[in-house]
Amino acid sequence: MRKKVSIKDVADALGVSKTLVSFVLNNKTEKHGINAETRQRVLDKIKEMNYSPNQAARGLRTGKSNAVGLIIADIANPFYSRIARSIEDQARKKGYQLLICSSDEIAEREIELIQLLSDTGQVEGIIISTTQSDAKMLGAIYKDNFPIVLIDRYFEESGIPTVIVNNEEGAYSAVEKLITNGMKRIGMLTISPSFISSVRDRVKGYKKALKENNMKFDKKLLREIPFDNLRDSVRKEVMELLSPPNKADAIFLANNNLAVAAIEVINEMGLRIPNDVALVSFDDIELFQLTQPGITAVSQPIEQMGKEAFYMLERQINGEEENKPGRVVLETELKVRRSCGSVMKP
Amino acid sequence: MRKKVSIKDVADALGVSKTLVSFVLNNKTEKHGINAETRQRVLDKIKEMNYSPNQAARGLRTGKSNAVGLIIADIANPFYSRIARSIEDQARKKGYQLLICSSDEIAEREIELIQLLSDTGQVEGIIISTTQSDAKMLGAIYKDNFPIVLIDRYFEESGIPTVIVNNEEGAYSAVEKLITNGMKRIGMLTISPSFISSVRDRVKGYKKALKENNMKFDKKLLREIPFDNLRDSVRKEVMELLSPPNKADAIFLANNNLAVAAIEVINEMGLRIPNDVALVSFDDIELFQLTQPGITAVSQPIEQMGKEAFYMLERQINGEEENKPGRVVLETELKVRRSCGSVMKP
DNA sequence: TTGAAAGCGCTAACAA
DNA sequence: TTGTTAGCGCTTTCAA
Repeated sequence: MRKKVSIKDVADALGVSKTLVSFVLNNKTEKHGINAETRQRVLDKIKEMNYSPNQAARGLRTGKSNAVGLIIADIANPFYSRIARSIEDQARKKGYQLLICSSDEIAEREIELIQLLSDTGQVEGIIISTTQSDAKMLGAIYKDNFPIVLIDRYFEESGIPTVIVNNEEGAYSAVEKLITNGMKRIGMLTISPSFISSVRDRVKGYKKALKENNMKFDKKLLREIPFDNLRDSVRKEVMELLSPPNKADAIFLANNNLAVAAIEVINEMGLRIPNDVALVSFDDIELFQLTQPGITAVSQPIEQMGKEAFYMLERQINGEEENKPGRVVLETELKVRRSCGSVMKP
Repeated sequence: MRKKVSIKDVADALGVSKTLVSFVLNNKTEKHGINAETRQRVLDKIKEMNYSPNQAARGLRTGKSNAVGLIIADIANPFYSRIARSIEDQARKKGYQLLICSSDEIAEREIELIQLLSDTGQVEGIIISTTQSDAKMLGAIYKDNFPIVLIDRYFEESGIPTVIVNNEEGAYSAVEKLITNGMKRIGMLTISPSFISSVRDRVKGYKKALKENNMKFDKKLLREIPFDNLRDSVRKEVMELLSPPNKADAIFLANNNLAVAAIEVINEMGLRIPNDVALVSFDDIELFQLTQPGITAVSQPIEQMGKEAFYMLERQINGEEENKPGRVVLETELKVRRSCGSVMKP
């Protein structure tokens, strides 16, 4: 194998002790009153010998891995990959590595991943968009003082620090837009499992918008799509929604995956958006500004979510508990494009 | 902090030695002729005490981190996030963690990342879509026996194991399609820095297609877009390409980023695809089947690229050098959609 | 102002 | 068939 210069090699080459080199390495020279000149000699030698400290050894000794974990459904999903990028930037800035793991929304796999990361000491904390149905597991780990931050999805009473957006409000604004634009039968595609808080809140917002506009909620217009058979299921449900007796004139999609699949079906059916069916989706992915017509979508402040989440995690790692971060709720923004029809519609 | 049960705790609880527990942990019981019954007792206790081995300690002792690195331009780019997902799956299957780092195509940052990962022993090998202009740096590391696999981009003479697609052929087929469909003035948007092999080969394919169809190469029709100012630059160049005196009737885009930006401009200009301008892009992202019209694109076998790359890395890590993998070139597939016009065009 | 030495948790050679 | 022990590379207490 390759390079193997250790702290001892540097110390020997210099005729000093490992301690001294270590002090220099960790900026502890001031504290110990080391000569600036000595310090420089060490620094030079380190560079000359191209030494860098072994992470495993350092981690073993200090109990810190300088890494944090991110567990999401799928790194190939643009929503999560953008979240990941944002967290990666924050983490690197603070000298942390990021370990990204995809759970595919499988609860047991997620548990395995959490244990893999936490029990082995591979990471000092985890940011997770969880697919657990309740707070039991994560709550226990958190109580046990392992740093955790929930992102995108939360549990009501867990006390685990959380970053989410105002999903209900976002959904509400989306559906209200459709109503304003004259839509009368607004369907919604949501995703199961239905205990996922973000999705649940989007359904709430949908219902609230209907109610406040004196439109009665027709449960035949609300369809739940299983995560693991998304495409086929969307095809079936969209077709049903658009045909008699349902005859929806608009559909609100609970996330980008659903929207992508729905657009596909609608295209295939030869229907026009928004004339035959108006569309609004949650998650504003790049695609939505490029389709013709553009897709109206609820945009989430992804950058900021990642930033807040990492900050919350960092506080826990550093034991700054007094100033407890609690739950951060960020606002969404409705990006209006042509897919939602227009007020001019007859 | 939390849980701290070590191998010693398990051994003490059982009244056996750490060695025994370690053997069980590492499936070395057979080799040492440990009683099946003893083995089971240890296993039970491990589960009971909820013990899992500390990675840092294990890593320090064995010199293996059980992690590999992936360095790409940007994890938020769908092409790379899909590659990452594919590699993640392979890695996990083999018990490896994946550390993903984004370089933003900045050569110096890439070097820092490589050193960060390799010098500190954080990873046992690196898969990289490099932005280096030459093989110097990576070649040296590889020669030094640090496992490296190049993905998507290669160096001619470096000898570093590589997974790429046949970019020239892919580009050739794309441009030829445009020619078959009657396009006369085919522009191309490519990306700088131009030493990136994949992009360079796509330009080659473009030129080859023109040549073989007796169309002369007009260098005014080939535009180079800087990575760091992509959007504005694409706007400018597309506009120029489509206006007199260039009057391109088709554009070949060297990657998905360029295509996305180009479509945006074309939409804004109020032009229709393919009537006013036909389009073909490299990289088949989901978006391209959803736009109206769909965008014809050169599809890369992303799954397979990830698989091959990890396999190559694994062989190096395991020191299986004799059976040297060399360079794997995978074939692309042209996904024909409406954006490239049709043979029926006058 | 610097150094000696212990020990983090684990594996593996060697002993028994 | 199981145990003793050394030591991976580092940080840090204590001593000088």
